[in-house]
Amino acid sequence: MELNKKQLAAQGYRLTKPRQEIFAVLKHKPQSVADIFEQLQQKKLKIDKVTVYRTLENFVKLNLVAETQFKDGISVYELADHEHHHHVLCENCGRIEDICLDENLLMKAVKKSSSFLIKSHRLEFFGLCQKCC
Amino acid sequence: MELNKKQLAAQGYRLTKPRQEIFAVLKHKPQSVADIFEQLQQKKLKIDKVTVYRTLENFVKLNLVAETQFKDGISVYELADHEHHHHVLCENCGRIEDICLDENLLMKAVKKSSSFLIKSHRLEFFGLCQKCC
DNA sequence: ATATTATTGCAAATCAGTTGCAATAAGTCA
DNA sequence: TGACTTATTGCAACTGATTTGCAATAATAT
Repeated sequence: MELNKKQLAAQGYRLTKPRQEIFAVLKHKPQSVADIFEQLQQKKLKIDKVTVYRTLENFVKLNLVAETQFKDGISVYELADHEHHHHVLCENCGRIEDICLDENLLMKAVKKSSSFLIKSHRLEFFGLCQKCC
Repeated sequence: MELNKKQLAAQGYRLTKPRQEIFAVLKHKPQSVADIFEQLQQKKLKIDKVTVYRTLENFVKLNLVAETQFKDGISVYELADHEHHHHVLCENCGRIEDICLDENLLMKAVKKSSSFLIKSHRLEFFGLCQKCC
């Protein structure tokens, strides 16, 4: 997936250097703001952390990026080019694995037993990756 | 469930006024630190917010209280007198409903499709409660 | 090229949560 | 009970993540 001018312009956004760079960094893997910022610095790019926050906020609004919160309350961002899926987080090294599940049965069960109108859910797994086992 | 001296003493903890009050507040419903602190103030109790944090940390260690993180990264605490269960959070008013699910199938599926050693998981639902529908 | 306005970077503010430390109070034992 | 030991509390100051205000900058439209 590429970040292109039309796509942004359609919603009144502009295609800028920081946006392109942040998008590029996200291509590698899901990352936190701190991770992204660090990568930008390693690339010798002088992009402010505030810009990273604002850019991610916009990307999420545009459905270009998905935000996930893990245990410690820190958000991890990833390109929204996959289907709906979940994550397994390594409690030791922080590695993240994507995981796809059929949740139909689960969702049916929930809708049956809850009095709420369910609109979304979050499901994350925690454990140890192969290297850290 | 009551907070009692023996239970605490067994682990080297003491039964104090703040602990009793915080425990009492938690009896009503699951709440965040801010909620709990506000309730204590309404009761005209001069208990510091730091004490709330520390007390909850201890209660969690003692398995008296369970901590859950919702979307915004703010923890909600509730008495751990239930079995393992999940929550449905009203996106409008913040009301929380408990929900029990059979996750065996789900867990089996995950263990099969992931290379990680799964140790725990988090599953929360979001939607609208009856009043807010 | 110029005008318009979204975007950026900086500094300062905010907000949740943590830490150090001296004062206080709970439990213990004579 | 009263003195002793040590957990606990409250305050103040600190941290780390995120947000906000604003002037300078840069992307698009004319």
